[in-house]
Amino acid sequence: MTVSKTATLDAAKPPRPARKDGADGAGEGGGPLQMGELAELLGYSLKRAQLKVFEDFLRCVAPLQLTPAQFSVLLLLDKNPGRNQTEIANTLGILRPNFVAMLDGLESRDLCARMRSTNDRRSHILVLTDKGRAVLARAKKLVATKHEARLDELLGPANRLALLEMLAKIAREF
Amino acid sequence: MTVSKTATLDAAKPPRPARKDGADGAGEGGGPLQMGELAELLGYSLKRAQLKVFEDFLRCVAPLQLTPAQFSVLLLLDKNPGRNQTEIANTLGILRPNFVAMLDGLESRDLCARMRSTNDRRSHILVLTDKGRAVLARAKKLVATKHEARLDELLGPANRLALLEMLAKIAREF
DNA sequence: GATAATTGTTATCCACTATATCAAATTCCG
DNA sequence: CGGAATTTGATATAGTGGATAACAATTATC
Repeated sequence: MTVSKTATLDAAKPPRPARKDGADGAGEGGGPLQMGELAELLGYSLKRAQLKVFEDFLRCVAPLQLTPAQFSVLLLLDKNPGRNQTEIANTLGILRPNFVAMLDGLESRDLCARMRSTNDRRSHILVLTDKGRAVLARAKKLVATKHEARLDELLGPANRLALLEMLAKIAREF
Repeated sequence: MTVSKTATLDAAKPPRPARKDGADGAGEGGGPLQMGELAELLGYSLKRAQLKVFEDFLRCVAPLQLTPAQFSVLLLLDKNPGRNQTEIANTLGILRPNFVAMLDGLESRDLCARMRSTNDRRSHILVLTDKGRAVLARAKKLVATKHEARLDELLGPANRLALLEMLAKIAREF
């Protein structure tokens, strides 16, 4: 059913440049579409902006192979030593079942470790490894000098701070 | 293996109130965790705020059973009649394959319809049905009077506008 | 008229999210 | 003390969103 008929031939065929129409992204009806009330919908711009920011984060921190979620875990572990999985996961809004695989990934890369607590032998105390601290330090530098710096450049420091505070307020009180 | 042993008994057991410790969400180490640099990470607050806003959107528009994505499609169809699937999907950042099932859902609820174009018999011209227009009108009212109004109340109209413009700028230029 | 591109579609695949359930360990409370 | 309930980490599983490859029908290109 999934017989690759063209796949073996595609490499031998240099595709054509583009289409005749020089205008990009437009159909028969005319130019770009009207966004209408979408432009005033906060949630819409919020979502599009979030995707862009995460995309840039991944680019900037690509040499360390860290996702935003992984970076946030390393940050929390560094600032909150001696906590268990439930506490870290809850703080980040990650469900405990989903946090297991995430920790497996970080632990398999020797960025953090689970240690059985002596007080409560159910829980795992999470700690950063030396490598984890080193990676975190490098990641922080990349984020600050490339990622956040680019946002500063786009918005200006004052606006960036105002934006941050409003977003934090929404996340906290909405 | 997945024999439900406790499920049949759970209903008969009224669970206890809570735990002994009155302080909520804290572990052995102390109170709430330190957020550290996370508080200054724009992407982090952006993501948390986006989740909150979408959550509230779903609540406000729940009687109409519309997701933010579905609402955005209805809005675009209303403002841009005579466009095909590729144009609508591209404008919303939805990949064409994923847009098919989405349209199936809207069409099965008689909110929109696909019409074969006479010019190009490959493409489907998308149109809102009467019911689709009615639902959209009610949705717009709910969004304005409940959802956006609540954001206005939290931030103030001026701040809300400033926030919107910064997010739009990020989505556009970042 | 042959070749390439476009449109809608299907089939997958991956990441993320959500719920139910479990065993081990701990707490609660009579 | 001792049984019932809770907590913790874990597994399985399902749902959703996003992404790529491939395909048939149609249209554009040269």
